[in-house]
Amino acid sequence: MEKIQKIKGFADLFPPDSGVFAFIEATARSVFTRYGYQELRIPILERTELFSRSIGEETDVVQKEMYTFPDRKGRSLTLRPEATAGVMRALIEEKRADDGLAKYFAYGPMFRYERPQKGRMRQFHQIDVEAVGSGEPLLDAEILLMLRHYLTELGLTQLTVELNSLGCPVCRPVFLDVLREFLKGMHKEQLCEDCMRRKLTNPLRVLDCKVPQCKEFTADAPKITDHLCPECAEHFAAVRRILDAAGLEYVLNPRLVRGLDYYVRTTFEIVSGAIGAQSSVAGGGRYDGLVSSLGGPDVPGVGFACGMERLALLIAQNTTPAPDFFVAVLDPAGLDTGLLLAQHLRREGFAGEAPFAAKSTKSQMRAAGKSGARFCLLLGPDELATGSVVVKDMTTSTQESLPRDDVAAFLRAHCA
RNA sequence: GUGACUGUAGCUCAGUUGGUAGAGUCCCAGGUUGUGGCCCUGGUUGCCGUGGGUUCGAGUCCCAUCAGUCACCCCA
Repeated sequence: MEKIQKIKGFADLFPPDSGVFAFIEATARSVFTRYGYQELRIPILERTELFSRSIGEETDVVQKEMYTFPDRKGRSLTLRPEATAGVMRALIEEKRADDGLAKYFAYGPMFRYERPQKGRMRQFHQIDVEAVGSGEPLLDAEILLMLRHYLTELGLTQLTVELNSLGCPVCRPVFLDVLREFLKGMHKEQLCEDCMRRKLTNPLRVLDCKVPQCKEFTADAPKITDHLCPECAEHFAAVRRILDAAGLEYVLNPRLVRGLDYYVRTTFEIVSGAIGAQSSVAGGGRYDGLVSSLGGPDVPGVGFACGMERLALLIAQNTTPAPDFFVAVLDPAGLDTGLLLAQHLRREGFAGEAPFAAKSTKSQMRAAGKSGARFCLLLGPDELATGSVVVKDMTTSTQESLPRDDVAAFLRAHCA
């Protein structure tokens, strides 16, 4: 029969990688709940319009990266390419968007039809954090501090925080005019094909272009942070003041532009130099107009997303914990007894295995050694006859014979 | 969507100027050992990604195709 293989850009996750993901999730829950965030679980499939309206019609994500298809009744559905839109939809739909300060985190798979490479899959996983209901710079600062706290708890310290402010509906259009004016005279010899289009549709993105030539010709382009309105300037200054006081180091990057249109004011990105070209492990910012643009109340919000695959690239492979025992059955007639002994010990809280086939003594002892188990429990003919078991300490090579009923107590006394 | 590189045992890879496949590891059995991680002996495992072509003969050359990797792009 012909083998069926997985879809390009989708992955099977075996140990120890699956353990790394479990660690990433467990740490997120542990840290975020300390800041008052609660878990929210939302659908993977949404109506396409949710994403085109929130992320932005002109973005690459919407234009060429979404898994969009009609359902059986012809409605256009899309596998979520990011989590924020769905969370906002849920908050609005369940009338929790203006319910004081709503703080939630969510994690799970996202889907983007891109060419796979290191740190970029078509199905990838994000941890998403959203706080809706406050426009105060204190919230921007707290969420960034929490993100740093989380990454530190994951053991990741060699990361750079990039920070910028994108202004608001008052000052950004003014800046965009200034920027358009600056870009107006640029020709095809100066900007790449994409940027020639962007300078009309989405001029901010020109600043973020990676093409060397574009960088060169936009080197002295106006900076948004020089054109913020007084309110935005004060907001940004306040955020920075708190971060400085908290000892959070960051670099200002006036060219940092998020790929999603809904961001305003504070935006940030966490970058690693150790995971290849897809260097951003987390990114986010403030999105004060988003909720109302999706038909909800006019409430401000801040959020970020972490790429779990990218975090996993940075986390040392955690070894699965060694089992407590390993049963070696030296007489084929003892296989049943071995299984029952293992089962008894598992109920008592210990981890370990018993064999399903009577292999040679040598290979069983070898397997016991390789499993890393602290104790090897030997069942030979004598032990089967007397209801006992030989307990061998694999670290000291000492052993003693015990009644099988006493093994649990013995392990409890010797295992930490 | 564009480009470069790769595709040989379960895993990591070698395979020289084209002559119908090899090592290590893993697994199994045995030896040594105080019933285990070291060491020694023996053994199993391959549509050489797939489909064409050149040739007396192709893992080795050519074309196509599929898959993977990295980069562009984009983003977490």
